[in-house]
Amino acid sequence: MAPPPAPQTMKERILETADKLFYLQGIRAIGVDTIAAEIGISKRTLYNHFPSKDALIAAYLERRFVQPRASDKAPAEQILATFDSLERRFAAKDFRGCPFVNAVAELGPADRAVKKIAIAFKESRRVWFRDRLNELGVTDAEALATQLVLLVDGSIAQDLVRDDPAMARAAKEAAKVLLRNAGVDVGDKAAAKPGKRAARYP
Amino acid sequence: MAPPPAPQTMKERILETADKLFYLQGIRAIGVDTIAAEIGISKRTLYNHFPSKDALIAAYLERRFVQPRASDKAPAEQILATFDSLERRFAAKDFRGCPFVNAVAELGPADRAVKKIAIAFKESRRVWFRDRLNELGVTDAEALATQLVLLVDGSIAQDLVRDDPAMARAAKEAAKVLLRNAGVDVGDKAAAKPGKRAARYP
DNA sequence: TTTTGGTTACACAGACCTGTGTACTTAGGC
DNA sequence: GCCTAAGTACACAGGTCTGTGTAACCAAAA
Repeated sequence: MAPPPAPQTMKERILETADKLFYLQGIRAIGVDTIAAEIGISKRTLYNHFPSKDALIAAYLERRFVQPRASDKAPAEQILATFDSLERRFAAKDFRGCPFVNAVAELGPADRAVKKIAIAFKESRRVWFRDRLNELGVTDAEALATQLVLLVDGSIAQDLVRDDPAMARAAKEAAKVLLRNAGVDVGDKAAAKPGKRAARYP
Repeated sequence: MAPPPAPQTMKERILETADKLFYLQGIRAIGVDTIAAEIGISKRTLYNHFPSKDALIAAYLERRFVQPRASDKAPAEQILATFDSLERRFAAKDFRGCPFVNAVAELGPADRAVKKIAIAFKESRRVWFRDRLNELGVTDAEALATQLVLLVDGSIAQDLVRDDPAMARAAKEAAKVLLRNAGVDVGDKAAAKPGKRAARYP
């Protein structure tokens, strides 16, 4: 089960470790010494691969900016599956919110480079929702896509402070209502109003 | 129009300045020297009022934890007004997200004290929504209240990175749909589906 | 007037941080 | 064997940060 020795490049080893430490403990909280020590390399080697900590931060965020892979499931399913995946990530103990939002919060509004990539990331997520909604023939896909990313980011923020994966389920239920309201069939009609009422969120 | 000289206590002056700097530039980004210099007092004085920076941070967050004042408007109106108020705050140039979420993001998961007050704050907001929903006779007020705070925090996070007050309006529209779905009358029935489609969120 | 409490000016210890300089070692390709 | 590229060890400059120690100051209360 353990993957083969992994012929990783040094740059990748650095990035991998920086990612883990930056994400889990915060960008400002981690010094380059700590990263180098964690890998067991000298600080000099790190600076031979990245000219500055800022460059390392930028590379860290760019590495986090992965496009969600294509899927052959129905668009509505894909959209809802987003929230299931979110719930799984919340449940993992190494989840610490959105790295882009955290970076903006930590580094402040002055850091234009960080803000730029954060905006790009958020917009890419919104566009992903919008494209699926267009496939479904939703009238105002732009507006609904925005509302869905609000639910995603809202549940991430809430989970960050509360450590409660149920936030993802709450977001999913809300998303269902919004989708149904836009004429999308999301099955499971009953759960909306009376009868078997949805699980409680404490 | 300018308020009278304001017989502020020294402690309050420190807190006020700490609030401004911590919130706008980040807790880690601001040193106690900076705060003292901004007021024009010596660092010694600051440490005579707060035993440590941690204590100052805690006091800063506690000061931010204000209960929303009571209102005699109808509950549904109060709920929706939340999002209007949010939009106004987004439009102000000194808005920098939720101080509690930011603090948790900045200080990391290790800081139990900060996390505790952040959780209390988030819960107080959720309870506020829930109480209004109960007044409206909504069936599952708990779940719906959670969904509404997701919209609030989602729009805050999105505005933090995008600087786009329209996020508050998007949240408000989503909130209307959720409320209507729970049987609450929020007027303005048309905006939901076809006809005059809602404003676009870029 | 004397005392007292808050304040100031200022130095400083001890950490930690980013980034650099330098000389040494090690491994592979020629 | 020799050269090159990459990494290592380690010191250090220059900065920032939190927190303390100390002596002087000033105003108001006693």
